[in-house]
Amino acid sequence: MDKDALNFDPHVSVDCVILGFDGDSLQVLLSRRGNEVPEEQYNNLKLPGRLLHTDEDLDEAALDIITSVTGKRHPLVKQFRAYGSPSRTSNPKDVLWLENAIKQKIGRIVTISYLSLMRITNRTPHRKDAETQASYPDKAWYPVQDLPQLAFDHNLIIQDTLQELYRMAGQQPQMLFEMMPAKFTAAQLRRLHEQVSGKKIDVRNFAKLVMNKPYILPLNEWEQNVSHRAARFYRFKP
Amino acid sequence: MDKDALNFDPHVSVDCVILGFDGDSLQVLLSRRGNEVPEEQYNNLKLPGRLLHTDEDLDEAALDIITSVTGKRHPLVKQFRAYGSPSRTSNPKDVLWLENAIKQKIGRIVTISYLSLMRITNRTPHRKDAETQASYPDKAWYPVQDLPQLAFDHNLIIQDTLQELYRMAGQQPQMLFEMMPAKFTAAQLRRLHEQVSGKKIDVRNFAKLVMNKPYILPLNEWEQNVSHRAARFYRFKP
DNA sequence: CCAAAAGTGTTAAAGTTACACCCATGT
DNA sequence: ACATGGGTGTAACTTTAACACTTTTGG
Repeated sequence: MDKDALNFDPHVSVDCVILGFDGDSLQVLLSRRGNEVPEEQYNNLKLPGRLLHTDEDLDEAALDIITSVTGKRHPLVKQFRAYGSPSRTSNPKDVLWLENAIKQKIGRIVTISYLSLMRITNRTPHRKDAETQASYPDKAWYPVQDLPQLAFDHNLIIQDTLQELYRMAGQQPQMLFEMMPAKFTAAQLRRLHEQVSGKKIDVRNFAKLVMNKPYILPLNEWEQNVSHRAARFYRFKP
Repeated sequence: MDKDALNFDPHVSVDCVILGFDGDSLQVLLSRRGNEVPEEQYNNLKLPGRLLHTDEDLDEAALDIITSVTGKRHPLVKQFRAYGSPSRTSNPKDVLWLENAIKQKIGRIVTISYLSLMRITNRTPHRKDAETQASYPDKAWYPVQDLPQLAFDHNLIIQDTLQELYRMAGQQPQMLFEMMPAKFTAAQLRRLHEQVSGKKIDVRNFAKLVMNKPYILPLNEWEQNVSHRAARFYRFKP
């Protein structure tokens, strides 16, 4: 990293809001920076991202960040917006970390944020697991409804990005399948729609209007060991 | 400008796509750079914009640019997207102009583009007037459907921004009033809706669904000297 | 048998689209 | 008188929203 440091543009960074859905609630992928001690963890969490290379396009950087943190090759990714408040890099803790990380004095950094939707796999731990492990993992999924304080203005970026997700999903609900597990129940998909639209959705209307679209295939598989009627699984056919 | 040059961040710029409607077609406000001779004008036109100051927020810069070029104090303005292709500042003509303008070597510049909607006033000339005047004005309205080649990737930025306008206007058609003259006819407003939606709009449906909204007030004024039935004027009440 | 979530149709209301003729004005 | 664009209502269709009971399973 030190060797590449000369190729970084210390004025522009790319941060990625990677969202997933665990069948119950929306999650965002956060990474842990530096080697700080646990007591100070409150703002050692941040969005995955880095400074732009001098010869790199913005989309290229976003794809690289997302692939390197999730392993996914061709993620859905969309540039969302730029943040450039002069005070966004003024928290002393953030400044210290930055100057350590990039080995040079920095001023204001403009960041371009990207939205990416992703299926949650068990390669990356969840928050609960992250907290109970002796050695903190470098990344984990956190529920968007209950986030700790993050580095820089990353809490703000996530809130804005969620609004954008809500807006986009209103237009093209099919994009939500990017976040669904390979097999899912009608209730899981409905909970996702509810969280994204911010409204309760009528069960029967949902079955009629969404679940029998041609691109949703019912499988001959049902939930196991549930103390109520077992739900059918479905999968998405693009 | 030389005195301020030290305060510019030579890595990030802000460019503004200022759109207006002359009652007939969509227009974009372009500025002319430098003092080049007319023969070379083909890419001396550009979007109004400049480098970001080191202590300036992005929105602040956009407002300043728009106010200084149009005189309008509180314009509607929305950040649209960032452009960072390493080749976007590679045209030799663009490089030459940039290095003359900012008196230093520059590499790739990331630009943040803004969309602004504006009423066309007669303070700023139209393209036709611009071309017939002996001394070229430093800015003019150009029809978006027939643009010359512009500096950098500004043609691309305008195309992308128009798509964004079309999308946003589908959601909130009221924003289009920002572009309308203070008094307008039903046909003018309909032509704007048609250009923005890309479809022919039925005259009767338009009268029913749009023209009798509570925020559109019919005036007791009619067109003068037209060789057909005179159209009524309306105004918008926020 | 009880609790808990799954699954399944119909009807009313609202919104959207299609469509044709007469009116006012200048030349 | 004629050419040009302005102004007006109704009916079919599509989309959306409201609403309740029976089924399956584990405890």
